[in-house]
Amino acid sequence: MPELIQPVRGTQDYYPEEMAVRSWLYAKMREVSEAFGYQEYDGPFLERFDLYAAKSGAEIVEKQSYVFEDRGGERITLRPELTPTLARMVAARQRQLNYPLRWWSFGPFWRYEKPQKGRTREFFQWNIDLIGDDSPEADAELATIAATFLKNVGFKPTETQVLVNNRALMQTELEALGIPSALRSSVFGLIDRKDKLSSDAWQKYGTELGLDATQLMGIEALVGNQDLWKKSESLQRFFEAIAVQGVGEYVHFAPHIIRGLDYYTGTVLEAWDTAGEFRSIFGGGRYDDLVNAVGGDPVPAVGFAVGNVVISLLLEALGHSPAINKAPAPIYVTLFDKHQVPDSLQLATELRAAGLKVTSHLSPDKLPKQFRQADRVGARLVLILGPEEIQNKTVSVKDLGSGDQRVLPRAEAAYYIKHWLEGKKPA
RNA sequence: GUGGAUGUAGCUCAAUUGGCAGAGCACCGCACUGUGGAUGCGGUGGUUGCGGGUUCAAGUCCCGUCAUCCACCCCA
Repeated sequence: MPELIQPVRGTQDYYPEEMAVRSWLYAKMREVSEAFGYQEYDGPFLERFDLYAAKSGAEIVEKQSYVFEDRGGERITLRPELTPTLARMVAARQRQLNYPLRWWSFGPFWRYEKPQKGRTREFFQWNIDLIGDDSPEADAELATIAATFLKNVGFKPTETQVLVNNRALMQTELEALGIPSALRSSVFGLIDRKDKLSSDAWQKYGTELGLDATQLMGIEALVGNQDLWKKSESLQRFFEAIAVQGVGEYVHFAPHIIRGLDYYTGTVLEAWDTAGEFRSIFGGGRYDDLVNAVGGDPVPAVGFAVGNVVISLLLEALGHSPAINKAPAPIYVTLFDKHQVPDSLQLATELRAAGLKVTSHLSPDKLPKQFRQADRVGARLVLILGPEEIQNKTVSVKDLGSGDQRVLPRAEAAYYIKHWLEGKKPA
């Protein structure tokens, strides 16, 4: 036997059980997106390297992207995120589009990282964006969508939360502390690490950035101030809109949320499991300068992205995994012996023509084996077409759940079986 | 990219100071030639991740390599 070829590191095989979860998530994403009037779109999986240069986080572009040269000598990148593509698409048709745009997408992305729990090199993301509206209500709509999604997949407010902050507010506060704007990006990094570093290490890091003790104390006070949002008119309106839309339990202000990507300009949001045992479930925010950065006129935009990996792990850990539909077909047609092949296939065909989902057993195995197979694939009704039934123009039907068995006239079998599946047993 | 842990049957795991590679589950068969799940009995299944070294003898010790996991980094 030849050696088994290993899958590419960091990729995931989706066996039917895993695929069922992915499809279920996709369906939930579609449901929530459409409930808020968003349209599905997609971009190419390959983009020019230049699209990401200086627009995404430096780490993502320089270290984590799959970059290669194609046969024509172009530097091509497997997309590590969707937002630059979205900005490019908007910029390309800027005058033809009706704003605000409400767009969503679900597809694969690639990042060359060290695989760990909740982090793969190939993963799927739901992206949803509202483009052309700079109001706090637009930010709140995205946060509401995020909260609705968490709710719809089964998470309770005690299990997962959407945490929100505003970079503009933080920037104003940092300026009030006398922190120069040149340090803004690195100070955001410092805030991001507040929970991750020990107090001493954090102080030391801050000092190295050039901050004095008063400024560090000021930042600490900021990050600990749960009422800070009240200073921002934008966040006041944001939380008002959140409350009205009934998702206040899920959405909370969190001054330490700042996000790593450079292109965020205002509201930023992340979702976490409240126990803090997993990576962030999703992240996003307002990026008003990005369309301009890829060559379009300035357009305000806000959006977020959800990866499929962490949320799948979390669903499983909290017992919210969807019941997977093992049986694509509730009807199982056995094959009595090789002489009945044409009759059995015809029976299955008739039932399918009547709109039923039917699996045909194709090899003349012993009936016990066929029943076991039917049971394993999760069929509800097993049909037997043997010499007796053919003689009498009937078909025997057994309900695997209850054990009931009836003999039905062949001509009306589809009619009775439909009713049987709906819970009404034939007399 | 840095540091650490672990790789034994399809799965979960055993195997004393180096001394015949095992169990449960799963799978297959029989009891039961027109009826699944339950029970009993039997059976298949392994180059111990891969490569090298030490040794009379390696799953066990040493080196390398690959993979997985964990903590950093970053992030979905």
